[in-house]
Amino acid sequence: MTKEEATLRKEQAENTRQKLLEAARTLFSENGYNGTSVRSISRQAELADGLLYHYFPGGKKELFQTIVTENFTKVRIEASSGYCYEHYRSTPIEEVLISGFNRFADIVENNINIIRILIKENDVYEFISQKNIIDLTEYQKKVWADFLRQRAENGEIIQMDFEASAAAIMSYILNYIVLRVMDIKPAKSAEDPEVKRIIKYYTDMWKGHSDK
Amino acid sequence: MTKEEATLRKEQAENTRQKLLEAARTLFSENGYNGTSVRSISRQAELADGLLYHYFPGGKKELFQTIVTENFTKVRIEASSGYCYEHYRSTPIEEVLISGFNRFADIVENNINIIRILIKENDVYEFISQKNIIDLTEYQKKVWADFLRQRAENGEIIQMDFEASAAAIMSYILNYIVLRVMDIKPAKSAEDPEVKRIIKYYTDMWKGHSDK
Amino acid sequence: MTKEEATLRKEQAENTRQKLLEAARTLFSENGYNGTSVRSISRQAELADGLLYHYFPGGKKELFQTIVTENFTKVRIEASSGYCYEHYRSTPIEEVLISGFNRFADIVENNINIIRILIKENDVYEFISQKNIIDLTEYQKKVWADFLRQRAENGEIIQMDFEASAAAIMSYILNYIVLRVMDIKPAKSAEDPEVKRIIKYYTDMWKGHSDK
Amino acid sequence: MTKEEATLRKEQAENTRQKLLEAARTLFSENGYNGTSVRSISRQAELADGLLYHYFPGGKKELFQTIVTENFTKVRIEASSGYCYEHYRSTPIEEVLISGFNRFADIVENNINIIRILIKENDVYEFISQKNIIDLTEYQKKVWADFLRQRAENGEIIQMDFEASAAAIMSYILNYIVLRVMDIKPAKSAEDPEVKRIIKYYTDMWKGHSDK
DNA sequence: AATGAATGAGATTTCATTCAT
DNA sequence: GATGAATGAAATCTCATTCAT
Repeated sequence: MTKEEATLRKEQAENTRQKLLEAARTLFSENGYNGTSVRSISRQAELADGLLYHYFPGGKKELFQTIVTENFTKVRIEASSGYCYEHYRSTPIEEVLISGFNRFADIVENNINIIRILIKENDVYEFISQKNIIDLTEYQKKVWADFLRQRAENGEIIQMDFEASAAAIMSYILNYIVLRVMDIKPAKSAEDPEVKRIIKYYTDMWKGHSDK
Repeated sequence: MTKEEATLRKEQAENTRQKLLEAARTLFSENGYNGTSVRSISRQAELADGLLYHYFPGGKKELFQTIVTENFTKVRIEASSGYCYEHYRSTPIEEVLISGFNRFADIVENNINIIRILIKENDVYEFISQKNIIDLTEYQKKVWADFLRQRAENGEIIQMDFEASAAAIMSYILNYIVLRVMDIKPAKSAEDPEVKRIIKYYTDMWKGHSDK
Repeated sequence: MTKEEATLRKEQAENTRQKLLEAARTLFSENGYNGTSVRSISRQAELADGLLYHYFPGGKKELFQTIVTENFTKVRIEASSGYCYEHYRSTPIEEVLISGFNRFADIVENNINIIRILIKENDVYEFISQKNIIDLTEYQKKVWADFLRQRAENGEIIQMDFEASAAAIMSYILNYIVLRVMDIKPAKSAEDPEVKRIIKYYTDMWKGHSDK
Repeated sequence: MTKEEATLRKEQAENTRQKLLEAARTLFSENGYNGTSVRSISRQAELADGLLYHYFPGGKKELFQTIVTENFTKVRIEASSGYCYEHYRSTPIEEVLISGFNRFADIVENNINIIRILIKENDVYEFISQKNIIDLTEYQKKVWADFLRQRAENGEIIQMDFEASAAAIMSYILNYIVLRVMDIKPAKSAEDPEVKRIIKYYTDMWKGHSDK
């Protein structure tokens, strides 16, 4: 076997593995872990039944674990990086909030399956600690608080309890996530009047427009 | 059979039915619908296997439906009644918020099982429409908005977007519910510094303390 | 349900359990533990597949364990009791040997399945210790040695190493058992010329007929 | 390909084949034919899964057959040759027995795996007839009987039923084999007091020490 | 010769449900 | 009303074997 052939085979194997992971992620998200049979995963991935155990010797559970840990890491990286408020120094606060919300909404839509799993499945805690999840939100809160503090120093908004403000923003975002996960509300962007209204509500307050 | 015997029987039957409902509610909440076997329910209720089908001829599904509909109605009633802001006309706004939060926290703790089921199980929508769930939160929002508007008329707080304020409050409460459901945070009361801080944050803003 | 009905049901249940045990014992003996599928057991017992797990929640393994422990106990009791050389004080030694061999041969034929399992399956040692098996043969040796010593005191045979004599007898019996288990030799009784010849060989020696 | 390369290849091929045979023999002996998976053999031999079918196109069964027939032949040759009582004409009978037992014990230890397979697996009879096994022991009996007859002619021991004597010796040896196979007794040599005692018991009798 | 991905039949086990008692 | 034995479909998982590379 030549070196290239070996590489090709490895690629195909990785491809098959990904097919299984993707099929499983979709089905776990739709029907839950216990509501998803391994046969349905194999059928969805258009693969033979036994192959799952070739790639995931621990079976359904290992497949689940792999999905949870790999995707959680991915979400954490997406959520924690690629954003620097420094780049937006001259942008009005409203617009930063809008682009921030849109960024979150995009991450949610791109990862809705794993987020649904994280929220709905008890067993995820066997693989990622609750602390990991808390840290993720606390980090976001801190970033928002720092941002607001900076703007207050610039005089754009008033002095206030920045941590509480950040918690308020995160509350709204988390709420949006949960309603998306429960399919109660459709995907929305910061263009939506409702979102705009909330952003305006907060920025008005922060600017001290007490006599709206 | 005498009349008393008949009454006794009926009581016993109702008792058995409740045992099943309670066992099932606990287990569905802990392990999900698909993660809960009919046998485990019978075991938990300390009843014979077949008895479930006597009380719920439709089997596991009917048992689930009964739990969902009966308990959702209960939660809806608890959440929508027994509270009238009129009684608190002379109470400072902070205290109303505190007692309002405590009331919600109590409802959550008393009904955590069914709330967890409502959030985590897709199948509940076969029995209660999403509209029912939305209405529940929209109603609460409206009550809060009305309350704030009233206080603004009294001059206690400034004029503002009351619906947005109510949405902010509800965001915080829903967030608390989700974190409870996910067992990420322990039960908390309005006595907690964190809750007090948030309440102070909002009321300060609403009072126009723009120079905090 | 009346008391009698309850008894009847219990009897039927016990009957079903025995059907499973018997079918499994036969099949384990014929094809080994790993060569016997649970489906084949259910089919042999003419019962539904799932029923095995009603009676033996631990599945195939528990069924095997039950067979091993219950039948080993039975064999041990059969082998260790019901025989008292005192009753044969006036019987010639040859005849005692003959009846002794026949008694063993009967026990072997009646329990050939479990004996085959004990010899062929490694896993039996998870359930009965090797010491139990050794004790069984050592006890038999002791009984034979005591018997021979008694006969020597009566002058029927000469003084000798009675333990070695007993070991020689047990060797012959164990050999017979192994050849039966391996289906190399058919069942035989002490009436067989070969057996008679061996018995005569030993008794002649023990009587000091050194000039045969 | 040069001639040397071809030779090297052949050697490697033979080496790989032997790895498979050895791994399989060990595993079949430990876990039985049905308890040994083809994968576990490949793992143990540190070879790729499919390779087994290159060397043994008939798969697991052919591998088993090869092990059984090749090794049985080896055992038969070892047991039947390399020993000539003529060489020991002047050796006391006790010492001949001792060296004879040791020789058997060595053969047993060197071939314990295949002996265990022969005794425990029914399927061996598809490849070697029971007659082959019987012949092996009958031949040994005959050798022992001839040896004893010779010694009787020399006057070292008395006249007796030499076939029965030989059967007694073989009984003891077969017993030892079975207890080894069942891992009930550790390997032992003729130096062990127990073995010496038995040998003394028989030789004493054969010498007509009737008044021991 | 060698690799290990792929296959699908079959093994063990679980489970909701039925029903005779 | 109550019991738990019985059923069989379906779920999870194992395994010998094939085959493209």
